[in-house]
Amino acid sequence: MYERKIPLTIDCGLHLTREVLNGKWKPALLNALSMEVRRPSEILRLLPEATRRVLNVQLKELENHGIIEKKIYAQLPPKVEYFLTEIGWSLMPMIDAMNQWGDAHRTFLETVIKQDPKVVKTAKSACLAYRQMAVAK
Amino acid sequence: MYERKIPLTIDCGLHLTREVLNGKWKPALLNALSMEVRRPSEILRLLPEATRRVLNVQLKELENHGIIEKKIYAQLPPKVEYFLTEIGWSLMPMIDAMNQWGDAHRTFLETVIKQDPKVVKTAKSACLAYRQMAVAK
DNA sequence: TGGCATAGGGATAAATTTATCTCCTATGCT
DNA sequence: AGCATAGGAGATAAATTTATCCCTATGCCA
Repeated sequence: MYERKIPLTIDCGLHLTREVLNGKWKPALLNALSMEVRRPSEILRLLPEATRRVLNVQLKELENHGIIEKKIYAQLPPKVEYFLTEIGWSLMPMIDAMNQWGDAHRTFLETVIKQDPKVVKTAKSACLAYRQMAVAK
Repeated sequence: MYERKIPLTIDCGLHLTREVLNGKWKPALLNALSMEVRRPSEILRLLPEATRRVLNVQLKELENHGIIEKKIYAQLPPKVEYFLTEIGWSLMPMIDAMNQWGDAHRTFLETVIKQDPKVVKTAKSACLAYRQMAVAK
């Protein structure tokens, strides 16, 4: 396994939180779990741009950080479900806020992000599924 | 300049927000600016673990994303100040929430983070300055 | 004049994170 | 057999982010 060479900065709450949420798919994963999309295969369908591998890795990290719990059912075919822990749930207000903030400023943000010379192209399509689910409720 | 090879995922608000806040020092920078620590040299003193270079780079990105504004005073020695824009200010509730969440769960988080085999050592010391300033108000 | 403070930025190396590819378990269906 | 579903994980490559180093400029002070 890869071992960090630079000490992790965990001096202030900001850095602690950053460490927990740091991962391309982590906010999306938490969002999915909060909406009861909890089986790996379902999550993958929800986030088609992510590979199974990355999701596994990031789920594992969230689990190690005590944010989610994994339940393995002794069945065949195998069945696994992930659940937010109490601490995991306490993160949701932030996740929701991020979602809302991003949506509220979408037009502006898409414009400035696309002006960035490093960003040659952007991708859309994922997350839409759960957006629709959320709307449906 | 480095040019992205993988399209940026900007489909949902979560990813847009993630893109804006993505950077080791960005939350801390926004926090500093919100507390009126706005000159590069002051910010550097506040975040001694960051190098001048990284702060410049991340400040530039925040500026490009419309989150902060840079004011250059035509003086010698040079004087520069950064300010949160209106949109930048609208991010502060999230930054504050991250700060509070991390602090509220500090004991737990430090424990699980240190159990992570990739994390050999952690660093403390920075951010303390502005924590004290915040308390002072 | 050497050293410090102010501020900025290019080039490059190193660290870290993501992506890709391969292989594994087991059951059931055609 | 061959493919699908369900879930997992090692090895390695590629992409991206951070860290390091070095150089620019002006003015002040000992």
